[in-house]
Amino acid sequence: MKTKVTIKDVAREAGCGVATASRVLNKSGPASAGVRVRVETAARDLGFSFSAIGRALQSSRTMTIGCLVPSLANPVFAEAVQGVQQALAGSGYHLLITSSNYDGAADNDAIATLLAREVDGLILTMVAPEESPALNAARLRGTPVSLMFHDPLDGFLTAHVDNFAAAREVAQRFWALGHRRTAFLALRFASSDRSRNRYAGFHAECRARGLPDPALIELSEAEANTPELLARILASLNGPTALFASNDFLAIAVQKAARLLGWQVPRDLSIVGFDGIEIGRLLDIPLATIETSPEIMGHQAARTLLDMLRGSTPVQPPPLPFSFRAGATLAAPRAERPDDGRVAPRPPSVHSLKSHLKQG
Amino acid sequence: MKTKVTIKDVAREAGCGVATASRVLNKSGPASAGVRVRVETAARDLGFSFSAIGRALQSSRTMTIGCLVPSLANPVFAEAVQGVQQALAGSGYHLLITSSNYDGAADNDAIATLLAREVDGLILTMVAPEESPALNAARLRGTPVSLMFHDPLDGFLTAHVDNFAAAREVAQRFWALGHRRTAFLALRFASSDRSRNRYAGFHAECRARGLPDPALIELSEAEANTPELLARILASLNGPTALFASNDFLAIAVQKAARLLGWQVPRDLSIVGFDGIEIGRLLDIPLATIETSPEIMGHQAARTLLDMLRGSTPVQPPPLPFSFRAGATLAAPRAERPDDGRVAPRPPSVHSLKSHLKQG
DNA sequence: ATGCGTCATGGTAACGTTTCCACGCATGCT
DNA sequence: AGCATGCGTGGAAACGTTACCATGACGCAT
Repeated sequence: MKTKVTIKDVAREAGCGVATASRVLNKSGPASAGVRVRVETAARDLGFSFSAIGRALQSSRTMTIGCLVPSLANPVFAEAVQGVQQALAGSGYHLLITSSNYDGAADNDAIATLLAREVDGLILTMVAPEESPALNAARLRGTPVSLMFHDPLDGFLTAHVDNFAAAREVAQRFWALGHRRTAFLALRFASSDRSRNRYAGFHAECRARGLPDPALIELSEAEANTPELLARILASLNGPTALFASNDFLAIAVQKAARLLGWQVPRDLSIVGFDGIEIGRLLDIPLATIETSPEIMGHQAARTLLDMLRGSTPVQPPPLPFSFRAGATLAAPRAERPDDGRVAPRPPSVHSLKSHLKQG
Repeated sequence: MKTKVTIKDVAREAGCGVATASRVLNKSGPASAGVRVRVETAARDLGFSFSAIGRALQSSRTMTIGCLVPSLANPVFAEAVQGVQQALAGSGYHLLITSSNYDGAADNDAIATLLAREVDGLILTMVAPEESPALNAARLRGTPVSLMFHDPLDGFLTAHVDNFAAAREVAQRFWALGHRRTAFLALRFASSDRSRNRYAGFHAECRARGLPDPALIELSEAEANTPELLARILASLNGPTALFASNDFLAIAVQKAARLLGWQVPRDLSIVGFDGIEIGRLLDIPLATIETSPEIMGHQAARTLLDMLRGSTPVQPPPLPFSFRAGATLAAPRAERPDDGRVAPRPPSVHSLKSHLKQG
């Protein structure tokens, strides 16, 4: 079958007009029994299948949904996309996926490209949703948009968890256990409204409880993936007893770094993560974390979009639930001491750190 | 901008024919300076952008590549897709992604759908590449196909690591350390040629070294995610001293299970994984594993496909390198004992196991 | 028997783009 | 001056599909 077979070929083979063939194959109109079987056998014999392009051109619907996430290498987004796929399965819509690599300019371009492809809808997680011309173009064009992970924003619907409230809960739990000096650890703080909202909630609750402001640590990826660098940063802090990591990977990395410093988790440092990735459960010291379900988030975003595509005008759904997952990385601090009288554990010299690494 | 603006609108606004407008906007033919600026300003003013559909219909090229993976929730595949995206960036091609959820029928359907969308090429990781009618349809149609993860197969090019050889290396290392009783742990053994090839290599090397055949354990997902179930299975084995897990997640899960049984890793059981996921490095007991790069694999598959699309006929590239990553989960067995004289550790009763879980 | 409604059917326009071809005009050559 | 050449330009076909409309045939009621 060198050349592609069109509905015209089927019609010729069946000895009828293309309109009739189209009606038969789409079951969209009347047809006598005779011609029906002729068309159907012809289609089968020739191996005919519809051209989505021809269809799209005529109906101006592509049955394609554009999806933009910062990165698929981050399992949180990969799972969300998986949830989207699942919600879309059987709906006839397919997914055109792009990632921005956390680059604000790239995600604007990506949306423009998706619009040029005439996607019927968009599911987006962006770096800077507030200031994207292409996003506005989508609105003007009337293309339905559904957001994921973002907190609610002007005219858009979003599937999200309440990052602020979740972070407050962490601070509250730190406080209840007696922690006073805390830290917040983030990756790409600048390019993630999620991280910023988590910090805001954490900070607000610390204030509300009368705790000193948490130390804010922002890492590059290189630092996050190099435990000895991270250890050095950790050692330079003002001796926090509890650390809230903006995601579980960071929480795991910081544990490794603490171990390099000879600190025991949770005795010398309590750690709580965010996201609730599966592997956290399986660790030697199961990770305390805020458990969310990216998959359900993707699912909800997709269902909202499908509603719009069906013509209804859904309302902003409430935030998805999160839950605090207890874990062995969180405990009361070793002892209560006044802030200024505390003897900080002596940060190991670079030399001793290195020798520690060598044997590890 | 309620209605979409076409090249016809631009032409009318610029006072020229559509052919001229097309030539100007594509820089594909001659045009006088005057008309050129008129067309360009008109396009800008009207906010014109090409319709990918109209283009596709006329040129019979969609500039879209179809990609099928078993699941995006598995970071190995997510990273591979990331690699594909990276290789495609700037090429003008976009990615239409589908996942099969490890269902052989679903992946056949998925390919059929991608072909109906007239993708220009396919990048595939399938459950059963040997027996997919749709894959054959792609071949007949002349759509270029590039595989990922699969070992070389009849007429197709694939980006892969030599699973067989990698698994042999693991067996060899077990043997060199003095392990005699081994086990192989797999998820979805039936639906993954990768797992099967790894087992085959592991088995072959065991034979070659005169070791008894490894115990083969195949898990459901539920079992893999429930450490106590996994622990029970582990306890029922004939006391292996070394276990090769078909991927790193399993390797981490089995560690948890071993811990539930009171076994120490690596003293009572050595564990080696496969894939080399980043988190393995950060664990309390860093995971020994076969390190591969799914991202590079995706990158290579995409580059091979781009070569085909450019008209050249690339040859099968050699397998991508893997490397053994040393880790603290692998050591010599506690003591050498004749196979039959060994006192197996008593599997804990269900009751004691439960109580152990309660406090964890 | 005639008219009318119903049903099966096929022709054709339209969707947005590119490419082929033909036309007109200016220029340069013999 | 006549002719070839080249360039700028626009008309129209083609890609595959569906929707609209017209046509023809048939059955039924008057």
